[in-house]
Amino acid sequence: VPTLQDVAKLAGVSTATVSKVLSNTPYFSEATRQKVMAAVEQLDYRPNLAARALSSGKTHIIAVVFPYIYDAIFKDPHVMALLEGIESITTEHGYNLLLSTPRIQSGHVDEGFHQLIRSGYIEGVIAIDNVPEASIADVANSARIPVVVIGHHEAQYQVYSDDFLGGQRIMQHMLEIGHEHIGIISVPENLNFALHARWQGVRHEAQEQGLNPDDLPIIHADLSTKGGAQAMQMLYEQQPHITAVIALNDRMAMGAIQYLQAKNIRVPEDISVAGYDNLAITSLFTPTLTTVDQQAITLGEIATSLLFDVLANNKPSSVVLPPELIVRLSTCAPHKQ
Amino acid sequence: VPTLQDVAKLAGVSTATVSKVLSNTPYFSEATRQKVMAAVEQLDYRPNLAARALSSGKTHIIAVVFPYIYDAIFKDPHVMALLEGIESITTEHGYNLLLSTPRIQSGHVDEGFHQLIRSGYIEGVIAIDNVPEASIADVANSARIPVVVIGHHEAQYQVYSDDFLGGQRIMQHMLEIGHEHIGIISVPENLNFALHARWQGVRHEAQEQGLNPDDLPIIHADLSTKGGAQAMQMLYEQQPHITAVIALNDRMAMGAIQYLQAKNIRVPEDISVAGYDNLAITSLFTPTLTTVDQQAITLGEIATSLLFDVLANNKPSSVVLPPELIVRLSTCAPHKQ
DNA sequence: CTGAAAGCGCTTACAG
DNA sequence: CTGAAAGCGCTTACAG
Repeated sequence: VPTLQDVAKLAGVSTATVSKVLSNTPYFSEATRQKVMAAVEQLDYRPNLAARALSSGKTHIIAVVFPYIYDAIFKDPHVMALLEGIESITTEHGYNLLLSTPRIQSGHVDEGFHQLIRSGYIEGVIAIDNVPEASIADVANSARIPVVVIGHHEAQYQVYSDDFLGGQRIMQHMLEIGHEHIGIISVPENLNFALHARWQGVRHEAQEQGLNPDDLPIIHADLSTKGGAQAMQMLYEQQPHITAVIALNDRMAMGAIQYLQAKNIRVPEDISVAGYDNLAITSLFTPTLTTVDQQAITLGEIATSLLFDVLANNKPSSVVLPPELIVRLSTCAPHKQ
Repeated sequence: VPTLQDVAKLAGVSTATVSKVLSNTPYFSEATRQKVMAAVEQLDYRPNLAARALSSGKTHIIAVVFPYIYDAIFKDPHVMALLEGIESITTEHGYNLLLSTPRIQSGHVDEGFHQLIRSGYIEGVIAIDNVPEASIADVANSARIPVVVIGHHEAQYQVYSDDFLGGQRIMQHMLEIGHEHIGIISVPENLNFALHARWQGVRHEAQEQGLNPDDLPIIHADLSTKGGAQAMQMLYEQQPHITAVIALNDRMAMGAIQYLQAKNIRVPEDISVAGYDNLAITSLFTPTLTTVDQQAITLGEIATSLLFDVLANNKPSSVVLPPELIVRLSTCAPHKQ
């Protein structure tokens, strides 16, 4: 593998000159530039980024960090949509993407992640930070590495969808079409800021409409489809009179519907079910799912653009995106009995 | 950020000694080891991997490479399942994962990828190589970086599922339950080795059963759900008498079913549809999908284990995994008319 | 407009 | 069992 030295030798100039020509420093004679470029071409030279990183601090690597709680992130299409947005902007800037999914145990981010963040490899971090238990951003900050948070964990630079508003919207929809007995499927308190905000939005809307939010039955699951099915079973056994269910993510909603259908309870005729996220599959699902779109790809893109802004020594503003209610076929007015 | 030097100074030894203690070289007095470790502890020292990479060549970074053809990889649950397997083994070894999705144009892998592979960052590569047009493995080989291929592109070390056999199995299933008019949804020839192998398996089985494989109607789509729906429309318009469809991946199969259902054509009563991949969603889909499981997570795990074997200077054998037919509710015997 | 030299933070023969 | 010194491939003031 050819090095800068080889190029310098072949071009008959110093390594300093080659380095500067390659980094587009101005004020070079056209002749020198040509010689250097010809040598680069001839040797098929490509810079050693590890060496460049060591001397300049510019590594050209961005880390995307998804804390691993109890739900394999690769099974979550919402996370993949964020990743799609992040990848596209990163590639656009000619940067590389390092994927890190640190385990979090009793409030601590695992040692491997600390190593990575101090490794000298990482120029900036995109942290999916919705876990109250531990903050990825804090680890990055302590190593003085620029970080943009996607989620509700407070940080200097952050991007998120207004989950509180989304919660209001979906509750509003259920109330508007006439439901009075609405069950909720969520995750345990303090597990995820985004779902907690949705839940607060649901409660707020209930109160606005003159209901007591504390009367809303709620069952905790684990974000997964299977968890949604189990939660639906408990909810139905405890509250057989409910006519609607709001699951705070789509996967739990689909699990809930699957359970109901297996019990020959019709959705939406007997029980309406809504989700949250607007995953691509929700429009293929039977029935198509009423949900809330939070523009995951855009979220990823904006966060990444913000990070590059920060790397360019700007101080961009944080961004909050408005969610959008998507009404499909899994919700309808309750039967009058 | 503390460096090796700081540790050496604090411990009162040379940097060479610190380096060797940290890399577990044997033959050190317990006293020295203790002093060094105490200093490491006290300074909260973590090695700079970029520097280590430069001097030792060990970067602790594995690149996972998914060529980007016309289908966003993050939308493909099969790819995510591979990634899940790859991530778990990589993390187990204390390595980091760099994600690269090079664009391929007219037979050439994009320049960014060449840069990356020569960057000095990459210790080994897992290449999802099913694209005849261009080989990721070739780029890695030319830079003398160890590579394991997941897919059918020929390479020294490779792992794949026996797609030919899978194609046979699914065709065998359709024939066994009595179908005589079977349509195929695939992708254009020379786009994907895996789908091509499945198609060859389907043809082989047809021939075995005394049919002329050239009589099988086939429509080309683009791997996506939407593409599957469009292909189904064309197939149905051209061949209204078909009673079964084999789509060569699950997403196209789900799109096909969605189209049929929208046209009030019942699946499987009017037309049976089978897919390939056994994505997690296929068991939530209505009807649940008959498909072929290719153990994507395991494929990812095995490939990564193989790569670590190669990095340890072993010469492991390539692996072919057997596919498994999964019969669910989207296929049944044709109606007698 | 160009180059000599130091330095980024490690590892690795080589000596002792 | 331990250390001095060279070197990995770049960039960056500093001089000229």
